[in-house]
Amino acid sequence: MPSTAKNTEQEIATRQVILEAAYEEIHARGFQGASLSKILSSTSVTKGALYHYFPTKLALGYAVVDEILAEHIQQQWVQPLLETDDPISNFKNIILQTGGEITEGDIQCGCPLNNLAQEMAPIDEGFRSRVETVYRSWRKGIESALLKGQEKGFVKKEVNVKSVSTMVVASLEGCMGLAKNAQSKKVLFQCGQSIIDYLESLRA
Amino acid sequence: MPSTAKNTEQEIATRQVILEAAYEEIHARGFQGASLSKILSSTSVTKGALYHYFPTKLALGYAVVDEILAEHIQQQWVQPLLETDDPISNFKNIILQTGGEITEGDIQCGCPLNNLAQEMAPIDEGFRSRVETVYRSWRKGIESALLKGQEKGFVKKEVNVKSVSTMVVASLEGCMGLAKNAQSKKVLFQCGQSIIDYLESLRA
DNA sequence: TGACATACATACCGCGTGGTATGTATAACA
DNA sequence: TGTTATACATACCACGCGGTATGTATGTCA
Repeated sequence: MPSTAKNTEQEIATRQVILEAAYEEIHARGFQGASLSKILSSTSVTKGALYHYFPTKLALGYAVVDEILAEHIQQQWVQPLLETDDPISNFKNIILQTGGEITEGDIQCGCPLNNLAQEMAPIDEGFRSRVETVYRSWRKGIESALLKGQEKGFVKKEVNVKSVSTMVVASLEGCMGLAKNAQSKKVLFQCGQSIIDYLESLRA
Repeated sequence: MPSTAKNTEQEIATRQVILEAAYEEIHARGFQGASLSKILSSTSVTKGALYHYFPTKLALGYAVVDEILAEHIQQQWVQPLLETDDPISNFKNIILQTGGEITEGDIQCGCPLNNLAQEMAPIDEGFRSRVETVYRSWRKGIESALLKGQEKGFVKKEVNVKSVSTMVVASLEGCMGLAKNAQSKKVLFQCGQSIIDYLESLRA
């Protein structure tokens, strides 16, 4: 990671090209299965450039988590939640919209965060802790939205917001995982509807 | 897979030793990350024996799914469910008992079925379809237990048993997955309790 | 204008991998 | 008792991998 005072746009762009290509290979093949040569041949970047920006394959993988996945979860699942006072309707909309935009390819590859968690958590502590940071912020986001919902009278007071936020993330990842193996949008929607029903049961 | 009329106990045992060692390596490292040499060096079996019973690494992986994982899910999660007419109490007991017996090591490695699903489903159709068979029988088992529960008056009539059984499996896998990355029994129990609460809400 | 650091590009290397070729001990059967 | 198939054991191989050493073009600054 070289960082002079002046990073030109070109340099930043090159780094970003590598990062995104790496993200896609890792998403499709897993981190261990991802090949640096394939990442490079999917772009016009050479090995010299890659190792100029990232000292090892592991560092590249870490950067994918820190810079791409964290951002993705934040934009897709956390920020929209904070926009209104009714988290349940809000969450329902996010689920339905995400489900509407999803492609067969997305389903086949599954949630990139969950993929890395399942593959790397037992093997590499660096991955595990980084993924954990993302998960924690995701759960925290849901938790504070639910809390605000309670204060504003949209969510039952007796709901344990911490347990529920953990359960919601778990269910979402579980649904994606099942649908991925079934290669079935139907399973995904069926499962997503159950999550929505569960959330509705928490409404005040 | 040689199969003469008379398979001696020794031969079956050798095959089983290989299978179980492979199961553990795959459980810890994933299929792609699993090394045949490491599998062998964890036993007293040689490469000749391995390739005598399994033509390729892939065939060995398939056998792990077909013979070990399928059996494991069936014994741990399906058979106990059919023993009484009250599936909700039953399921609660299974979750609590499984949670009680689980070790830190188990949590770190996660659910072997989910691991293989997430890693291999997009890459290899043979794995995907075999894992899918196991998942289907798991869901079917829960589904028929819930159905019986409805007939005997233990479960609300309006419950969609198909959706619920899918949701339950998804939640279980999701919980295990979160707890695995958090390396936390607490997360597992907290999440398991939420599943129990959800199931209790379906009681007639 | 020269010196130097940066940003790549190319060629190469050692290693572990899945897989194979070949050898051998043993048990069954003619 | 000789033959043959089975059940391993050992030695080896080609390949793709992550990583490195070296070369070069370019922009910056004294």
